[in-house]
Amino acid sequence: MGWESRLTAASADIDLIDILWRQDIDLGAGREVFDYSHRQKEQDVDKELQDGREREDTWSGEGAEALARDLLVDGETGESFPAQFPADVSSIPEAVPSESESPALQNSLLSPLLTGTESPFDLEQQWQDLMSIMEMQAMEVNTSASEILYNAPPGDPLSTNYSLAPNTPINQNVSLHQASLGGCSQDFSLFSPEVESLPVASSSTLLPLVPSNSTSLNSTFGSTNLAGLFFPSQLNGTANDTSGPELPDPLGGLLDEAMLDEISLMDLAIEEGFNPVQASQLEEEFDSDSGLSLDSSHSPSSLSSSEGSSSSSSSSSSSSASSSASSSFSEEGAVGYSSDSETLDLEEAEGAVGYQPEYSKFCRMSYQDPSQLSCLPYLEHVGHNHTYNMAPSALDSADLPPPSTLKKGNKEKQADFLDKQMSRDEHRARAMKIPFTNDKIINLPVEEFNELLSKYQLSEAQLSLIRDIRRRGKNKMAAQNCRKRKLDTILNLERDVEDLQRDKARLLREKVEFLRSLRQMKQKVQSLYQEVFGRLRDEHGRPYSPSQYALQYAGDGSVLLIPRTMADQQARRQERKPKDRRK
DNA sequence: ACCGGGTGTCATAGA
DNA sequence: TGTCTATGACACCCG
Repeated sequence: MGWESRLTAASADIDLIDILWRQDIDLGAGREVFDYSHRQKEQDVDKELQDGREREDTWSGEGAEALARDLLVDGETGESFPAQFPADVSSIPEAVPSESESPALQNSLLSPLLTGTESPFDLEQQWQDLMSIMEMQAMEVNTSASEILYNAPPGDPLSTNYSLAPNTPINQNVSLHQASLGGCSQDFSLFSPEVESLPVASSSTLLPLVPSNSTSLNSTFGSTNLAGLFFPSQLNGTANDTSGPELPDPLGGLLDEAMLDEISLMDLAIEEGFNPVQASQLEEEFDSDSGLSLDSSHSPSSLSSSEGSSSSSSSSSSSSASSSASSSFSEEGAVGYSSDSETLDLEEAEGAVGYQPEYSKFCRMSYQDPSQLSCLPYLEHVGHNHTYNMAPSALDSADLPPPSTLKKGNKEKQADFLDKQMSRDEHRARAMKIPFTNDKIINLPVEEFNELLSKYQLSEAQLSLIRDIRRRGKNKMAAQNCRKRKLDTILNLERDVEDLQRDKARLLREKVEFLRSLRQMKQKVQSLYQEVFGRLRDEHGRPYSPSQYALQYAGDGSVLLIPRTMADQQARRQERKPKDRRK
């Protein structure tokens, strides 16, 4: 519904309007342009003018003056954009513990090792905790080893926590405190000299399975290198007997699959640009590991759920050559935009989104300055001609000046040119003999505007036109700003998507790193477990059967030898807890 | 002839 | 209440 058919016919200056209308007919404008209240006649007028009125198509731009004015007005063209690249991975090293751990983790709390749902980070921390606990307990042994060995206090958690084994073959509460280290003490200097020096006869007493101190630990293994610590060169024969391949892995819970149940390497395939083959290879690498099994069953679901939003719709094929990665990044709802160099770079760098804004979206021109359009070759077509109401005569005279016009003087040519540059409202204002510029009409503050109006004796039609010009002019700029904002919003959202995708890819990379270190740690823990277990001896000097006993890690960091049935029960209990929490 | 994008304009809501 | 601004909707133009 245009303004042409909207207005009622009630105006005072009929004559003036008619005159101006006739003038404007030459310009292609209907009567309504002169009086808002007369626009209802537009339909009739249109019928009358149908034959003669043509759309002018040569308004290649607004008035030069207006252009210059607009150029000054718009200060937003140089807007800033959010940073293209998110914080580098190196910027968050604290959150990414590697194998060479930060010292801050060394003294973190110890939690039971046999918990089922630790995050990789927790596991790493637990390992550090284990080491620190060993050192702490070693110091404790140095001072009160004899007390612990011979006079376990009634409240000792180590002796009470696991006193529920009445049927144990060994005679009392089975813990490592009660286990004899027997003949393994010579070459197993992990433990304190005091412990080593204990006679075998004391095997029935509590025996903390802890190193004497960090010094001895370090001296034993030569360095603090964890790899060296957890890959002892060789176990003695006895130890090998009991820690053979058939030894059950009580640390299975340590690396419980639940710990990894949210890990899907297919995420990587999607986010990192890994192709599916690479992803499956990596997944196999983890799955084939001795205990670290990625729950591959989660991969499909992960694909269909969490990743589906960002990868399922790859119909909008990216122009990038980054193959599956880029196509996986293609976002629905962001299709249909042609390639642009700016996004292309991003895309190549990160396998980024397929959403490529059209060139026009990168047009940072001032919406108040259409002249800038002509400065940008690729925006030439934007400079539309919207002089719908210009009369064909005006058009003709502008576009194809008759021979007589060519003979006009420069002044006339200039006048024609300026005439062409004038907007519709400017033509109307001129026709109505408005005594000030449209620029003033539109941009003056209200007070000054009213002041200006009061200075002149203006007819009702003139005042109406002036108000319309002001309203249209302001709304025109508002519409331009609105469209600009809309494009900016789209661009910002697009960049946000790219940033989030980069973040996601980075987090997945870190996840893989965690998995790698987790696997290594599990191997180390397993080796250590087997070594320790293999060196344990009962009161008769015989190794414990791995099918009947297992090492249990207490909450306070101590290590206990308990019957396997009890260990299994506890393991089940540990598994249940997280599930209950989820409910 | 049709389509997509740009632009001007109007109506309207909200500040 | 009047003014200004933002925005959806529409019409028109252009390529």
